[in-house]
Order: sequence, then structure tokens, then C-alpha cells
Amino acid sequence: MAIDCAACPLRRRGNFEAFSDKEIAFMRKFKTGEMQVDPGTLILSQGLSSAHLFTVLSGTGLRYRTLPSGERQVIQFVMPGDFLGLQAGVMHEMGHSAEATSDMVLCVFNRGDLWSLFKSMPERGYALTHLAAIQEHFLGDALATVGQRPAYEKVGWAVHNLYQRAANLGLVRNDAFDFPFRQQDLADALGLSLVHTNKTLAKLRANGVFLWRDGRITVYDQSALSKIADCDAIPRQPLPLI
Amino acid sequence: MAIDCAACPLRRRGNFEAFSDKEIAFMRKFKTGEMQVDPGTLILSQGLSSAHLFTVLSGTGLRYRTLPSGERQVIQFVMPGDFLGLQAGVMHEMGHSAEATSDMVLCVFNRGDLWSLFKSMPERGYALTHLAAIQEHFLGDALATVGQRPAYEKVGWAVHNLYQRAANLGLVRNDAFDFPFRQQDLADALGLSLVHTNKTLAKLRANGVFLWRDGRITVYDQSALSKIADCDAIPRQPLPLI
DNA sequence: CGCGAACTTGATGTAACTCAAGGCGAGTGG
DNA sequence: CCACTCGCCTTGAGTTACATCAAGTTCGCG
Repeated sequence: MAIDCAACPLRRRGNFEAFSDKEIAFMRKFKTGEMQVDPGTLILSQGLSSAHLFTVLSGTGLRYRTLPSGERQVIQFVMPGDFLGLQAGVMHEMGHSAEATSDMVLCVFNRGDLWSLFKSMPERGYALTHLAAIQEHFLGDALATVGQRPAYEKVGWAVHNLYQRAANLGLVRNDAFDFPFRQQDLADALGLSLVHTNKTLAKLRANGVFLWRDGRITVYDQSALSKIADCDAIPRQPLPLI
Repeated sequence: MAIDCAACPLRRRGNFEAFSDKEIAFMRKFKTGEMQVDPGTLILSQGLSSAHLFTVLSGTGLRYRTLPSGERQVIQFVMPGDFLGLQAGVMHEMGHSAEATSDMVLCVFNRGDLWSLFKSMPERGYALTHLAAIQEHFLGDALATVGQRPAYEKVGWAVHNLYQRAANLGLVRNDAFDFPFRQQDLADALGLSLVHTNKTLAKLRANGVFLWRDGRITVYDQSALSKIADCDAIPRQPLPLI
């Protein structure tokens, strides 16, 4: 029933690092199952630990942090290949929650096996660290955007980023990709109000940059978009995968 | 001349994880030297790789990301125990720069030896990942603060955080610790203008919460501060160290 | 058909920005 | 020793990007 790691659909469709035979054999043991969830399902919960760690096989989700005052900051739009639960794995508790926004399939690992990953398969431990470094890189970029840029550029940056990631995963067809989120989610990711986000999206639409409708984003003018996003191009190196 | 890892001053003064004898032996080999730098020295440069990785032994610094448009986002106020250069270690380039703001002493490691850390001493590889996870946790918190909170709380959060970190390192005496930064640095960390940061600091001072003068912060009212910062208490677990 | 969730749009308010000017201490040079 | 500059902090005045408030539309669903 469960997908065999050797035939992992991610490595076939996306731009990921290759696995050695030894690594595949290890991952088969390391993987303890698969999980299928519906939209809205809470996968990890801020403040709690978790017995399981996950790699997203398909579907989309959100990571977000809730402040005691009730505000919500979306940390990341989760896509296939993302690893969820590192904080629960090595620390006492998660600093954010994760939930599905579409049907989602996740590879499941045991938190308790994490040490074996370093101990008996250092290549995999290194890959995990690599993933964490990429995450740090992305968060730094997000922080700079949220902290320093005006709304129009924020939204442009977000869509640009999402488009690049989707493209890397082979999820873009005719300059369009699925994006099953609400405007509120984007607003919470960028530190903008819902209303202002809406008006900014309208502006970008009017300018013919892109269109977000019915859970799908279509980019009409890539060069305009990357000019608005104004960020250093992401090197298209293969991503590590757990 | 150089400090022996067995007598590392960090592990003695701060709240860090203990090292086994094997780990100490390994770190002695892993450490290739020490570096002494003056205030203003650039340690790592955004967009470039680096042959060296560092652990801060003493002194303070800044990590910051510069946007193509010239804006600067301060990512972190660097304190002793912080590890610098993970991104250069596992990725092609740094996503941010790092510079000293005081005299600083750094432990120096070779980028090329990083793999040996995973290969021959998985405990250390795990510690590195742990460190990365903590960093991710902190960045998520910073993102939430910059994205969702008003200026008064932002500044309160920042000082609260800095105080906690300094306390963990044994750097607090009489509720005060050194903080050799400019208001502009704090402004760039929080996504505020210099002027507004200044006025917000004046308000906190007037309210008797804390005082920042001559490169030193004195906290007068801890409970008021943590109420303003309004964040989940950081568990005081020992920090990993590289 | 009524209801709720999400999106849209206009009107009004305000937190934070920019501009502008002055103070203060440290360093420099005549 | 004073005059000057320079970096940083401070404060007031005016502006604006974004927030909040308040409707209204559309659409799917029980």
C-alpha cells in the first residue's frame, strides 16, 4: 500500500538530490508509515511535542505561529518535499503549528529514530542539517521582506517565491499552479491586513502581473513579477530530502 | 595561546550542554584556530561562501540581510555561543552578512571539515542540527513579532529576548548587560524607522521599564517587560555548542 | 431558501514614516 | 585650547501607507 522509497514520487518529479542504494535501504526502515489527511487537519501543534516527524509527499499546508494575543503569523506555505517537525524532533516543543489546506499525504517517521539517522547514516543527518539551513535562509528572506518592504512588493515577493518553488517541483503548467489558500493566509504571512492584501492583489491583477482565482495562481508577466519581488535569484540546486 | 576546548570558557560561564571526553578530543582537532576582530569587522558576507565557520567565544555582533534596494534587515544580535556560517557550510552561499560590533573572539573551523563532523562524531552533527532548529525557532518568533505586533511590543519583545539570552550566558549583573549597538540596528531588526524606534524607547524609559544608555541595558521592571513582550517563556534548557 | 465563508470595495482613522533641526560627546587639526 | 566635523541620539511637524470599520456580492451547502 505505502509507497516504496525507491520509487518515491518526489524524487522523480522534483529537483531533489539522488539517494544512494544504502540511503534508500535506510529510509525504508526509517519510514514508519504514511498519513492521509483532509484539508483543515492539524498536523503539528505549537507548544507540544510530537511522536512523529513528516515529509510532505503531496498536497499543501501552512505553518503558523500564534501569539498569546491571538494574532497569527504564517511562517511558511508548505509544499511537497517539506519536512515538518524538526523542532519537535530535537527540542522539547514546536514553535509553530502545521495544518493541511488540501488533501495531503505525508511520510511518517518516528521521533525516537532521529538519533539513528545521525548515528548510522550520517549522509542523512547531513541532509537534515542542509534542509534546516535552507529553512533558515528562507526565514531570513521572509523576515527582510516583512520588515522592510511595502505591501506591493511583499505580495510580489511571496508569489514569486511560491512560483519558483512550485516550478522546482514540476507543479507549474502553463505558468499556473494550485494555491489552495485564503487571502487571509497570505495576509498573515506578510503582516498585512486582509483588506489591504485584497487591494494589493487587485492592483497586481490590474497591472497584468498575475491572477489568483479559484485556488490557482497564473503568472502573466514573469519579468514584471521578478522585478517587483526584487530578490536574488534562487540557485536551482537540487534540494535535500528526508 | 589558543584556548583549549576542554577549558572552553563558554561551557563554564553559560548554560551549555556538557561534552564527553570523546567530543572534546574531536573538537580540539576540529577547531583550527582563533580569530580576534575589532568592532566593524565583516566576518561573513552575504552572497559569498566562506572557507571558515565560527563559534563566538566573546563579544557581540550582527547578522543582517541587505536587500537589492539597499534596505537592511537585522536577523539577529549575535552573542557568545552563536554559531556563524552554517549556510556557507552546507549551501553555496550565505543569505546574510555577519559583522562584529565589539571586540570579538571567534573559534575558527574549516568548512571542509564539516562533513567529518557528521561522519565521525554524530553527536556533534546532531548538536549542529539542534542549533539550527533553535535558530529556526527564534526566527519564527522574530517573524511573528515583526509581522504582527505594534512598535511598543516589538521593542519590548526584543529587549526581553536579549535579556534572557544574556542571563543564560551569565552576562547579567544587577539587571544590566552590555549591548553595544546603535538604535538604528534595533530599528532594522524590528522593521521600524529610526525615529519611531527612538520615540518608543523614550516611552519605555518613561514608563520605568528599562534604560538603554552608553551601550548598556538596565532592566528596571522585569514583570512589566515580560508582560509587554508577551511571549511564551523560553525553557532554560542547556544550549548545544559547536 | 437561508446561512456562512470568502472576496470586494469605499470611507474614515491612526500608527508609523519622512523631513527637518538641534544637542551632545568624541576625535581632529589649526 | 578652541573650532570644526562627524556619528549618534532626540524632538517636533506634517504626511502617508496601511489599518479598521462597514457594507455588499458571490457562491457553495444543508
